[in-house]
Amino acid sequence: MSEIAKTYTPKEIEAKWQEQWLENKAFKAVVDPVKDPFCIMIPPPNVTGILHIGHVLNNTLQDVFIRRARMEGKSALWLPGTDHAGIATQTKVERILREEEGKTKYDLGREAFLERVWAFREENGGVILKQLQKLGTSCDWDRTSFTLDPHYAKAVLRSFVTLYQRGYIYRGKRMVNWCPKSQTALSDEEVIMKEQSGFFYKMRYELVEPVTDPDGSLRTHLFISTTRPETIMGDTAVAVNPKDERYSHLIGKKVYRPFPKAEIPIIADEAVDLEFGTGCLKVTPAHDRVDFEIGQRHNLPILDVLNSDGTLNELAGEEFKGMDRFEARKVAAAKLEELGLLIEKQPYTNNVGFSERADVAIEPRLSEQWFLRYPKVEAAKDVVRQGLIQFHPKRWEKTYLHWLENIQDWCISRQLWWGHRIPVWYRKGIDRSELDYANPEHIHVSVEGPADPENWEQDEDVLDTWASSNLWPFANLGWPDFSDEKRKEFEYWFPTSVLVTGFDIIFFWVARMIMSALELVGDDAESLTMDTLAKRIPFKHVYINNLIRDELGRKMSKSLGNSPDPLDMIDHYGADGLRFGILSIAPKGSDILFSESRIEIGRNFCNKLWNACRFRQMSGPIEGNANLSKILFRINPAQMDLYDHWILSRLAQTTESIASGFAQMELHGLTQDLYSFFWGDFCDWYVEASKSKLRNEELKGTCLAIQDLVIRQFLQLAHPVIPHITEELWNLLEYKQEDSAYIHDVPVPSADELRQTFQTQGIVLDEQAAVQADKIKDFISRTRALKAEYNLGTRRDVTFFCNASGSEKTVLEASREVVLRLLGAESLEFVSEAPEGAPACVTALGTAYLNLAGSIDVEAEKDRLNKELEKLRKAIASAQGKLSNKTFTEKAPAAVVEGVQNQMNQNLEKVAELESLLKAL
RNA sequence: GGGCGCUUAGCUCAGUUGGUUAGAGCGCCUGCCUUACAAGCAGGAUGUCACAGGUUCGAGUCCUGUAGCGCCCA
Repeated sequence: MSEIAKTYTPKEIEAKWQEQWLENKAFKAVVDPVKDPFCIMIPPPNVTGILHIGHVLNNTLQDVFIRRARMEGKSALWLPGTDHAGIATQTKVERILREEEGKTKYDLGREAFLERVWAFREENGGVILKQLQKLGTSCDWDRTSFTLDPHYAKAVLRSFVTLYQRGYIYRGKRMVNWCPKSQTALSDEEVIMKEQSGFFYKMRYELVEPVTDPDGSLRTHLFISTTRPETIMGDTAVAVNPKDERYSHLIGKKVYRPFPKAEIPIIADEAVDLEFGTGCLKVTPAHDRVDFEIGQRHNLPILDVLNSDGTLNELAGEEFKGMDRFEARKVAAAKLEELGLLIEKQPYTNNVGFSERADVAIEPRLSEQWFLRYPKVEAAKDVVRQGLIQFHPKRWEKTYLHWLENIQDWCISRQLWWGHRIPVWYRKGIDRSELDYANPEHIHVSVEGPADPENWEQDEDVLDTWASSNLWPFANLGWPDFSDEKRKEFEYWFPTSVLVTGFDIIFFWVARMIMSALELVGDDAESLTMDTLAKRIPFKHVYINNLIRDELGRKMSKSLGNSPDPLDMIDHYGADGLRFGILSIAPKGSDILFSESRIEIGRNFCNKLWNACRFRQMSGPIEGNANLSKILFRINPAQMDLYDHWILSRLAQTTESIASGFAQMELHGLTQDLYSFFWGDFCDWYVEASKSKLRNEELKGTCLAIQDLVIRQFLQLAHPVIPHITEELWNLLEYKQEDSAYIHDVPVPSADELRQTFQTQGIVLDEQAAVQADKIKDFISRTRALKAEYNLGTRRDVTFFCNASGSEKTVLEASREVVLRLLGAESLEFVSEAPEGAPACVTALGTAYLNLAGSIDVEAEKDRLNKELEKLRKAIASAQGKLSNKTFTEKAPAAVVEGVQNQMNQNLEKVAELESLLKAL
């Protein structure tokens, strides 16, 4: 037996176990028909990303689920992997290229550039997974997946081809979100709205021919407001609302666009908001979604004045050509002023779409792209409505369903190089604008590519990263080309058990995985029965974890510098401490306001656990711990006292509470259950109460066996949260069984199993004894408080008198030694008369008096007693109110009425006692 | 504009289907290095459960409205 060190040093312990787990492939998942399957697919982090605090929470939760599942006897697979993260990774490599070599990707060309990205990935790709290992995550690392792995890439192409063949994918020219920095289209979900302060410019557009207004005055111009004067050059009309009486006589007339000067029509369109600005809208079909639609309705010309990089082109006029859009905004405004057309410039705040990855304002841009009409939308709603897939907390189902109600086609092509290149080939020699998409002579779509590649050109674009990651749950289990072995695994672990992720990607990822799984897993079918759907869903539960913000409620971000490095935190608190800490502050509902000090609870708890086990080791030899029955065999039921019954019944309750938390997928109570049981019940009361028994050679064996039993069960319950320290203590206290390598190989007994096993050893939990133990706790707490009140908290030589009689006296007598020790008294004497002038407290086991005759502070004592009285009288008044109410006694359940009555009687007794104490003063 | 939430101790949060005197951690105050643990021990103070109605014998909990805050979508 090696000695438990005085200081708990997580660093060494954690490194040691992580190494062993890895080396021995401790988390290798195997198909085992005897066991229930349990499977989690990791939400793949960016391949070149680094670990942040959000990952810590997300992966701790997954690890807790997966480790618990193993200890519930399931065959658990946690499959790790990374995502190629198209834009993010490509942008990163481009930046390095620019900074280090002053080159662009075009200087290198597509192939050479991609080689660079692969090289970058080789060098940096494993980092985040290595970091995850430092957290103690129990993934099956041999199955590590990457979205550009050959098998995975094939799955992605197959999915494209299948969806194309089934008519869900089409080519279209549409307004898309254009990122001028990355120079690619983005989906709506990749655009985040940000509040921007800018200006609202009010300007004058001259009428080509003045008109007479209804009031008889001559009108020469219109006032128009805009936040984007740099798009004036793309205006092809001015629109007013047809219901707007101010302008109805102008419809059909013309105004001059100020520059480049041109006549444009005044049109009427419902889309114009009468209330907004002047009620006149300049229409720039090429640069605004609403304007584009207006343009379509009125056959307006589309004048695209922007280049793909966000600079203006020659259509904007010579003076603007090549100018950046934001510079052009200023110049255009200045020019308006010069021309005497600028009326007003007001500060203005509006929402502008930003590229999520590149963080620049996006441009609505007309562009030809590939779009996906989502398949199985209705089925995707049904599987959630019918409970085949459950969200936790449940309210996120509403968010999910709401999005599906308002779903728009998805732009899936990206003008990037890093990613899955779209498996579409165009016949050489045919102009792209002349292509007939229905003609196989013009266009070829397949996984393998055309048989005569020399006659074809492949589409230059790649797929949106999410269009590949939405296959994650089934592509990682062998879809679409199953080997025999993969087929077996797929049938065993699919649908996966739970997906743990953030609410911010319910649209990006969760919904898309559900739709694609329903469409692609299995044969094509228009409608599916619930039974079939149940086999196609990608996961049964979606556990939504919270977003982590800083103490001030701000998002964690690099630029704010408010994002702590998890590896530093592991250094300071240990991985177990960090895991416990972060779980304990993860609330049920909203975001987490993170501060490092809140993690301390985890480290402190581990330290407490460590020291309690150390104390156990110091208390006596460790022998016969190698399994539950051996421990039970060491217990002599006849020697069990109140505390033994109490702690074992608390152990069973805690076991039950934790199990039900897992069953309901509610983990917010988990750390609290662990904490309050081990620290509050076991350490503070049971171990303290044991100390006197441990001196008694006769009683010691049973007492230590019960400690061993409690610690063993506790280590198993806590292991999913704090795996390293529990594994270490499991070994140090010699709980390791011969037939198992690790603590996680030994199933954790349920509360019922515990009770049954107890019974086979003749141990029947006495709940009455547990109640008595609670009364003794009350007696000790109150007498301690009384001592502290008189500044005797640290004295251990005081004498107490107590008026207990009958069964109360018996209980105290039986526990005398423990009571004296715990309250720090030299003696406890039973009296029938109240000692004169002694301060007293009323406890669950009679009134206790502190032997302090003569030195009592009468006023302070009165205050104290009165305060207690006040509280009790209030409770009594409320109880009396209830009991005198006939409808209450008639309608409320008998147990409730009885409870109120009992409580009141007890309180009345206490009041009488307190009153007589006061009188005696 | 549409939707989803939140409001409980100084701070961060629990509070299961309505039921006995509303809890925890941190922070604060007092006293302790009591031979497992100062990352600790003992004790203490602090709440009109946002506000107003309603349902009910009974509301922190259910319903309606109001106010404030947050998020998502347009």
